[in-house]
Amino acid sequence: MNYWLVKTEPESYSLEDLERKGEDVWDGVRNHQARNFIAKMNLGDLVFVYHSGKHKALVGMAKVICAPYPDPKAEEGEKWLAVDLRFEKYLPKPVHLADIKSSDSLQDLLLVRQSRLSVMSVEPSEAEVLLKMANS
DNA sequence: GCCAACGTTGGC
DNA sequence: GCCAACGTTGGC
Repeated sequence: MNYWLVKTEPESYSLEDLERKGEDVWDGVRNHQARNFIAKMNLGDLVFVYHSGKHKALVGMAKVICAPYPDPKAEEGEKWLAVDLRFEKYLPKPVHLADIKSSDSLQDLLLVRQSRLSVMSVEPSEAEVLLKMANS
């Protein structure tokens, strides 16, 4: 099982929206690096959901519920990918970007290293730290 | 509002 | 193939 992290601007699509729908397609990713991460997603993988913009915090978890497939919104001939995610839960406590940045064990997290990336992998050790922060 | 980090486009 | 110009994302 792998961990991932997806970003969303809560004003346009929030974790609450995903909760309301139960499950939804995660599409519209138009970055090659992010696309390559989507390609590696597997059924049952867990996904941290991050609210960018004013919030700047991890707020919950979702689960990958299908294999990656061609983004239905992609232009003809463009090979972008989408997956379906199911709402899992809200984190007991949001994990704020500032706290992530000040944690020694999270300096390699792609969220910190590559601020513009919208879909990324999370190492198991990093996931463990994040979940610990969310529960403490 | 500014800026850093990227990505893309187009001229050469 | 290089690079300047420009656009976008997202933190500060």
